Amino acid sequence: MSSPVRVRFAPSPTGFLHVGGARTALFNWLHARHTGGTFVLRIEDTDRERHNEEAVRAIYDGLHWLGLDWDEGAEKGGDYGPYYQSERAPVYERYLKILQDKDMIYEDAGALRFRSPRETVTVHDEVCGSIPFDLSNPGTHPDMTVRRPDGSWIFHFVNVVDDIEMKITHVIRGEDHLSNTPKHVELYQAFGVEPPKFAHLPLILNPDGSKMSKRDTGASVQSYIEQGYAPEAVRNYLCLLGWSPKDNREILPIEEIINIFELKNINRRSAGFDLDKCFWMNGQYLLQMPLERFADFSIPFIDQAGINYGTREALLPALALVKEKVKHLTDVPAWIEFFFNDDYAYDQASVEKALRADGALERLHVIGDCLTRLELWTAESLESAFKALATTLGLKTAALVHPARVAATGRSVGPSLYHLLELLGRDRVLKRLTRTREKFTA
RNA sequence: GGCGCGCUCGUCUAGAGGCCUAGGACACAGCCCUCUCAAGGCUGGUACACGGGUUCGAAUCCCGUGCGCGCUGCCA
Repeated sequence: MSSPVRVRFAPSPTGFLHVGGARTALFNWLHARHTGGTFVLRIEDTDRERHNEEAVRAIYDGLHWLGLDWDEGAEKGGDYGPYYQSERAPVYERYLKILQDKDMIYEDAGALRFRSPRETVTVHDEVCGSIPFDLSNPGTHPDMTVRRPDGSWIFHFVNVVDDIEMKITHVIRGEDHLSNTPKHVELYQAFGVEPPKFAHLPLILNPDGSKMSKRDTGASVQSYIEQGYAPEAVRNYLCLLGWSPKDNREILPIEEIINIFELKNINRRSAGFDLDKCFWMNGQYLLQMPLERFADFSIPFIDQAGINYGTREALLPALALVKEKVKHLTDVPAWIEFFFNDDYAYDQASVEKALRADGALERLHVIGDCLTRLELWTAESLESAFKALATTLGLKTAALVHPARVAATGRSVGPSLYHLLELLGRDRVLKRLTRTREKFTA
């Protein structure tokens, strides 16, 4: 019988949430949810950086957006707080005392160092296997500093102390910590505590193989929020970076991933971040998303673009027509604008192509006559009308559809013409045909 | 430099000795569908880093080389 799983995400507040950090948080969360364990959020705001509310906020916001809820920790509370390292000085003092009493700490130029036992330490990693590290040579493995002369604490020390105090059972973190882990194990042993299980995650790289840093495109979770990604799409994509269900499935509901997620199935090789694929996945999610949810996501972007659509009820039909076109939520306003603005702009290239062609404007006139007499104003009847008219005139349907589309929307691309005309309504369509003809006849 | 980890199509990956003339997905190209753009369907391309072993047989095991990354800090 092993004790209940307790995992943690322990970011330091740098002002934004990095996708690498988000992936680390995600894998911790998945392991917690898969095992029914507890996911803890601890803020590692040590050293001179004072507790910065804004920087911490960026972490909360990113995690909330991705749906990675934590059970315990910063902003939430719990039995093992405080969850900000800046508030845990007494704990660190207490643990320092333990080592001092064992004569394992000495002073060096004002700083405090941990005296390494100088043994071979084997790290047992759920992902990488068992790796022995020979720490016997002080030249290559100097005694680690645990506290600076100014009294501030070093990461390795506080990290281990907190994990002990918070009863963390699995340390799941980036592979950049693998080489630090034997040092951490020495500390656990010095405290007489059984080390937790470790799982080191492969790093996330740029497409060119370089390390992903702040400035790189797509590095910040915030950028996905701003560009109109669906959180579940980004989360799904992140799951596939270093983990796979191994059965060729890629788009999986998160419940299913929680179900089959195993630390053992995590890869060891670092993964290049493929923005194209993330983009594609977002389109897939938007395509399959229920209309109401799509509307919830879209409305902020529509509002931001200043489109006056009236009521949500009026907006929904337009969104329904356009949903399958959208790859980024930021594109929604451009797709639907013509529905709500009679003074829509004409795309120059589209005008040249569809309206400047021989006879195009005359055809607009004929179409107008035809639509005036149309009995039923539905997509189906519109379609038959266009096709019948084309046959009568000895034209391809496209020769009527293209000018009509540009006249009614100002653009040459968009959703199904017949459905769009239906939604616009006869009066507005006829006015638009006339307006367009007059505008370009001069 | 030392130590550690890794190396399958451009990218993410499947593959745990024979099922692999290496499968899927993204991207790319072509075709089909079609009122446009997408979506969808079909088709295509020069992927097991290299060299030695072990074995009847290796992408899969072992050793070396190379390359990449990480750690080596009074950064986290």
